[in-house]
Amino acid sequence: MLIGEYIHTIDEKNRVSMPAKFRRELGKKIIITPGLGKCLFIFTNKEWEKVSKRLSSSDSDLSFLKADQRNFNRYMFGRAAEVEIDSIGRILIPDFLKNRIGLLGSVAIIGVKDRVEVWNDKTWSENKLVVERQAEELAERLGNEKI
Amino acid sequence: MLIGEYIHTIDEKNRVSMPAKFRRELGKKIIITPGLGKCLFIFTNKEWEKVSKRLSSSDSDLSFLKADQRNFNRYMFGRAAEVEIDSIGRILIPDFLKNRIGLLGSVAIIGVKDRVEVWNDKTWSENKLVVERQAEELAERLGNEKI
DNA sequence: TAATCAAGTGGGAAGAAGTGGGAAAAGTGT
DNA sequence: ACACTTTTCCCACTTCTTCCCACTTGATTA
Repeated sequence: MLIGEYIHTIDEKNRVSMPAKFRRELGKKIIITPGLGKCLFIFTNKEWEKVSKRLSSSDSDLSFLKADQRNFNRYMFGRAAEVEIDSIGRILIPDFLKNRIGLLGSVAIIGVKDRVEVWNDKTWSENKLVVERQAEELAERLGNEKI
Repeated sequence: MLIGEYIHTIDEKNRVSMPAKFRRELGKKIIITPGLGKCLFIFTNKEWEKVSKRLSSSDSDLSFLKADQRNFNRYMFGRAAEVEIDSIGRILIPDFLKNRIGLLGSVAIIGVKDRVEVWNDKTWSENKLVVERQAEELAERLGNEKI
């Protein structure tokens, strides 16, 4: 399971090292796509197959209009890239993905169960503040269960 | 069952030793997450699976399509860490968790049935005072509701 | 009361992880 | 074909982590 938060740097060559703890699970080749929200998604090959299958299946229970689905698929597939993790655990972020969320300097790498997200460090901490407030409210409503 | 209160120290290397009485039940690998309030929760792997399953209930392959779900998963998994208990019973608190509740010096380690909580010593005793004062009142209310 | 043991604490050293940069290889355009 | 840029691969440095050993304290027992 991919969990936890790591702060790394993106260098002038657009390289970011994956947290060592993620490497085994990620494998050698990964899929990196624009995410939802101001981040990038990284999937394992296996996970990506699941995701893409469900996204493109015509009988999916997703309440998309056809045109919406086409556009969404353009977004997810058209801008996805397969990248290799190099011998010392780094990946290369394609320019068009990097520019999309303005990656520079410190980046936050977040494990979210079965995907990894890449954020601008600053954007991530801002987002975190908002989400934490929401989530605590939600948890409160759920009856103060364990989180 | 995990019960009792222990005061230990977090050293410069962010290590905290688990009370010997907890070690058997905790096992070798544990999950540590921010809790509700100013503390951290520690779960056994088993307990964590229960908790995470329950809270991320509709975990379809495409849970990331919904903004709420996305944020909640970030909240659940992005701030959790899997850590090992070392050969002499200590765990390593990741920086992002340590900083979140400002752990330093004396920490209180509390067994709460099937999870363990980690508090700043000071915060814990303050919290205790408040709770003790309210305890009678609380018991009264809980008794009325559930029995 | 000294010896013994278990639990908690501290610190040094080897190894791993993250970062930066240079050289080889592959493209690109003239 | 050549000069030039971009990408890829590899090596080196630094910092952090992890592993191991040793000290301290307090409880237990001969």
